[in-house]
Amino acid sequence: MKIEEEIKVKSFSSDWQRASINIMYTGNWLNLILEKRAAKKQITLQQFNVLRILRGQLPNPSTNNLLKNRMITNTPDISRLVDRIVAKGLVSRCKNKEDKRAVDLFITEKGLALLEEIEDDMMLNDLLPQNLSEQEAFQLSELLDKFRGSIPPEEV
Amino acid sequence: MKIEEEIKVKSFSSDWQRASINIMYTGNWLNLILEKRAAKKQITLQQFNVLRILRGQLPNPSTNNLLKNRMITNTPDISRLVDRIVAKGLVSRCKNKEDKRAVDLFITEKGLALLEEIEDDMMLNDLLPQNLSEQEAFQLSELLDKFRGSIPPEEV
DNA sequence: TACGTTTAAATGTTGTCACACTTTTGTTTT
DNA sequence: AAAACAAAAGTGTGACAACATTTAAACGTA
Repeated sequence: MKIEEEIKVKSFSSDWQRASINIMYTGNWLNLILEKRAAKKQITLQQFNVLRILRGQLPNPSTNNLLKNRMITNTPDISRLVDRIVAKGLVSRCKNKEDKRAVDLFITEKGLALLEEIEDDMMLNDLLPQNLSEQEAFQLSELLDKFRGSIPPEEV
Repeated sequence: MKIEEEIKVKSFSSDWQRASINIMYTGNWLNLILEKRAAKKQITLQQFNVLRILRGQLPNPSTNNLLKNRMITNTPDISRLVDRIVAKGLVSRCKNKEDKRAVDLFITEKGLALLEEIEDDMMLNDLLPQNLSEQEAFQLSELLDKFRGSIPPEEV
């Protein structure tokens, strides 16, 4: 379904406008689906993303700071986000020996098991290949990289 | 800058994965920029979007419901969102004569003036054409439409 | 060494979001 | 016309987000 129909707009002032709106709309569309799938296991999408990052770092620990740099969406409140997954027993937290300011984070067995269970569903492999060829997906990603250009988001 | 560098990922499990992550990342990137620009005039991006929709409906009124259907991002709490712009004097609200359930919304003179002031900045005309040709922007939008396919987000 | 600066994380506060539920009005069915 | 249903908006609540500030540790440098 075209973006014009989705949000009932007759026309856009330019193709750049159309693309911008479409990126935000589609990002939100993706978010809705993924939040819904994550909710089946009583976690949020952000919590899922944190778990994936933690697993990706194994056997090394991660820190709040590392998480911040790798999150897809900006998360200034990473401390309390981690609080919540620690409370669920999916992550363990202990002080770093070398840098006493930092905190080492590890995904627990429980966290790993949950990832295993949910991951297939979160990949959207049941959806995406229906709509887009892998070639087109590649091209889409290239265009998005180009869309952002080289401007760091803080400076705009 | 490639998405791999932005979030420090070595590789993705597929091009669909890469594209999905990139859409969310770029959506967030856009959001950050637009929120920042809207904040210069003490409004949020959602409030700006509401004002644009209201103006687009002129000379007709809008309703909460109409807004909900046209917002780029899901907004279940549209009532209170409108409360806030009404409180700022940017929108006026009065009961619909025909359907007593509905509420008619109009953008005020103050709202129109604010749109005028801020709109150029919000278009990102200073940014986007540097990075992407209009042709590419067109293509990007087409790919995003295709990415979502025909599945309504509630059913996924 | 001592000082100022930077960095990592935590916290306090305020506002907003998400979800479910309620109220009121309109529409449909029998 | 009455009952059942659907739709529009509003509300109560708890979780979460954003922003600024704070605390503690590390670093850099004179």
